[in-house]
Amino acid sequence: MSSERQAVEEPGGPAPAPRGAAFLLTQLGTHAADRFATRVAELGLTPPDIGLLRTIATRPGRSQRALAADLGVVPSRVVALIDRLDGKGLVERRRSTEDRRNHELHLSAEGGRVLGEVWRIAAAHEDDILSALDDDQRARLTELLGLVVAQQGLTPGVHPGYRNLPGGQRS
Amino acid sequence: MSSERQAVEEPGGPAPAPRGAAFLLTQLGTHAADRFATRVAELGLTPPDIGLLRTIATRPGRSQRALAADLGVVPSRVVALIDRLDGKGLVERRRSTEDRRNHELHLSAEGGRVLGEVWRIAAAHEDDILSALDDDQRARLTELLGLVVAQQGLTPGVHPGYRNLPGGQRS
DNA sequence: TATTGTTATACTCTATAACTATA
DNA sequence: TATAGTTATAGAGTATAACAATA
Repeated sequence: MSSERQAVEEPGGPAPAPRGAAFLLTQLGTHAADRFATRVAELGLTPPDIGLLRTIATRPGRSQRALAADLGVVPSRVVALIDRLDGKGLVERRRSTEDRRNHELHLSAEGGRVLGEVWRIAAAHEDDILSALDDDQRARLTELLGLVVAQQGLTPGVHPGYRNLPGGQRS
Repeated sequence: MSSERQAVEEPGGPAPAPRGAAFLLTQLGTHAADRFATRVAELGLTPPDIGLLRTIATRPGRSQRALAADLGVVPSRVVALIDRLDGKGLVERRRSTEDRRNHELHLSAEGGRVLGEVWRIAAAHEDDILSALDDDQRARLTELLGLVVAQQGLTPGVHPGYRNLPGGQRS
């Protein structure tokens, strides 16, 4: 806030680092998301896919509209996402007998198996990202992040990757 | 890692939260990035704009190629970014007299003023994101994040928003 | 008439490849 | 021939609007 510029006149390399925790959070969060995306790509899945699989596994039988509402996403997007997962044989659309407009969403057996793989990958990912910290430090970090998450009013388990901005703009 | 499914059969709301620090980092990092983007949007700027302004301010007179290399971005993208900032009168392209192929990039006076605004906004942003924590907690969080950033080999001051993935895919 | 899922369309961000001017 | 900047083009992701089937 005080010293302006700090003009580091070195020939190479990028600008001097902002040292605030907010910037570190952005930098690290993006990095962690990228690493996770790379890992699940080995399963042929994207991070949005994971969110869908996880949500469907938790409460099977819900409609696409309900799913869209949960994730804060437009229904037409759920169509495309489910199309992919359906094509891969991971989820099933079952026409509701009560209200034939609805599709009840379920994980297939293969979908359940793949989701198990995802959990394994997530654990390895966690260990990779936090490998600089010992157990005590990890616990403290988790606690501090939990406080921030709660105060910022973020929905537990749904990260803001599902938002309603056009063009997929991210920072 | 151990308990599968955990089937919480509640009628509403999204899936149960993964509680790992890596997920919290992703969730929080995305959130922080979004908030920051919203704030700088009031200046008519995007987060990539900020990175460019910051880098140019730090080492004025460099070429677009050098800037692209610093940010890990393709040169054609720098063209579009600079076009916008040039059109707003925030940066200037000056044909180099030594090698007339080069454009030396400089901040205009207005650009410097706007960058000052950005710093003010960044400070407010920092305070907003961390408002759940007292000074001691903030210091500890910053320290822990710094350890993780260093171990993960991230370039200080350049967040991975500048990468080389097609389609702008993010998690 | 209202709602579910769907299709058609458009827009943003970003990369790759081809091109121009300069060296 | 090689390099700096540029333009043209393409693709992914996502939203909005129009539409068909069902209620």
